[in-house]
Amino acid sequence: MVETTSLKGMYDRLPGEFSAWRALIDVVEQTAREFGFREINTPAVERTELYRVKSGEELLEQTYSFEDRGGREVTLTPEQTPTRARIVQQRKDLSTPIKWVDTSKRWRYENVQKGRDREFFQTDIDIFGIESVAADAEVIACGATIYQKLGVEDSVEFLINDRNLLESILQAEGVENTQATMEVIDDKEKLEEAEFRTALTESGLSAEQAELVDDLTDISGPITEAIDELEAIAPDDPAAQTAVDRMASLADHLDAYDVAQMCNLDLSIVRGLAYYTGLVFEAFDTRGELRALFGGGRYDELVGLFGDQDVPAVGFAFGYSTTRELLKREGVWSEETVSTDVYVATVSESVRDVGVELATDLRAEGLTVETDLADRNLGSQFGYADGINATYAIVVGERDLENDEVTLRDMASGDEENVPVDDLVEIVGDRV
RNA sequence: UCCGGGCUGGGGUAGUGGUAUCCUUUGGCCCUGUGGCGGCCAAGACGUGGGUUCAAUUCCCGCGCCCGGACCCA
Repeated sequence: MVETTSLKGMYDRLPGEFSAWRALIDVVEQTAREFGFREINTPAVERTELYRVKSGEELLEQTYSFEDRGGREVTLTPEQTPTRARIVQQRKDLSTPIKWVDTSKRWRYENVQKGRDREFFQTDIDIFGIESVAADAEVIACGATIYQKLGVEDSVEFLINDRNLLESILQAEGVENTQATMEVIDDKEKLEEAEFRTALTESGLSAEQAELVDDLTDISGPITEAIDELEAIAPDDPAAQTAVDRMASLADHLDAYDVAQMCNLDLSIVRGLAYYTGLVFEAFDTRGELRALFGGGRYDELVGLFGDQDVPAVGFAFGYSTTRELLKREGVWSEETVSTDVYVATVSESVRDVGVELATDLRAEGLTVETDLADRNLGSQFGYADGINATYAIVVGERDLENDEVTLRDMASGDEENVPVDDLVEIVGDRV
């Protein structure tokens, strides 16, 4: 006997379950397409060095890395950003903005936990080559629109920050080791206020500076309103004002996209990733029960790590795990069932060809149609039709065919009617 | 890497130091022109290795896997 279970953290998704996944992925991808993000497709395996550049050895230990038969060090893609950076660096001919979307598998060799599998789907949505606030806004708007389309926008909020805001304010206040302070801010939600203040002073801030940081990072609320609060507190410093102005502009843009109501300013959002250079954002469930839905931001220096061309970028990676939990909680995770438009039942072997021909005609209309493949009796065929949730069944038998008719049965009501064979496609097509 | 809980047919369960109950599922038949109901038949399980024992699915240990968490999270 061979071991028939799948590997740890990797899952078989059968038709019922995957139909619900497909529906969600379709919404995400369709939204991106409507914003003009173009679908790409890239290798599942890359040279290991691609990840060494950005992530270092420590994260490489959490990848599926191995030597291929040619002696090359290769890695199953744990994320797509390095791949995209490589392509953008290599292809100097691409016109900007470069707007890409892709949904594919990622692999990470790490401990399995709720929401953390070893193989998972991720949709990457990025804009390369544009450093404008308009691009920042478009990426956030695309993410927010996904939740609008899913019908759960009231359950989702985006927390938005700009690293340059904090950075410039800290510098204006004379803080030297801003990096250490940012790390403390990143941990703010895990700490009590006193602990937070203490940690800030340990990172090199004075008590007054720590208080300012505490006040700044306490600012939260609808982005269009929080801007006023921010402007009132922010120091009179050119760099800080520039950052504040950019955030105000972002708020205006988000309002134009009609997603500002889903967006809150929160200066405590730092995101651990070292490569973010400006905008950072995370999407959360408003009830605060779930982990972050996804996060993203601006990373203007990453592409430059892969060559001599500097290309600004902004985007996010959409993981499905938390969003799936949210949709289940909100009762909008699509039914985990397969659906079928028409099942063509054949009474006997002699009319099977007629059934297949009718099925072929119906499929030409784009309908999902099945026929009997097992030579089952009619009763069993109806049982099967029921099992695949057929909307209609068509009974093909000699008795009706003598009148050039077939029986059209509504599977839900059981109502039946005879329809001319020649009119079947039109009649069914109109109803489905 | 660490901490806690758990593993009995595909799914859900009962139970026991002498190999297992029921429900569901799946296939067949009752029923070669009508499904969801019903009846009959069949298929299918003690995660794995070792230890204790006359005998282990049951007790003990390791491992694996599952669930949750810490760390980490590109």
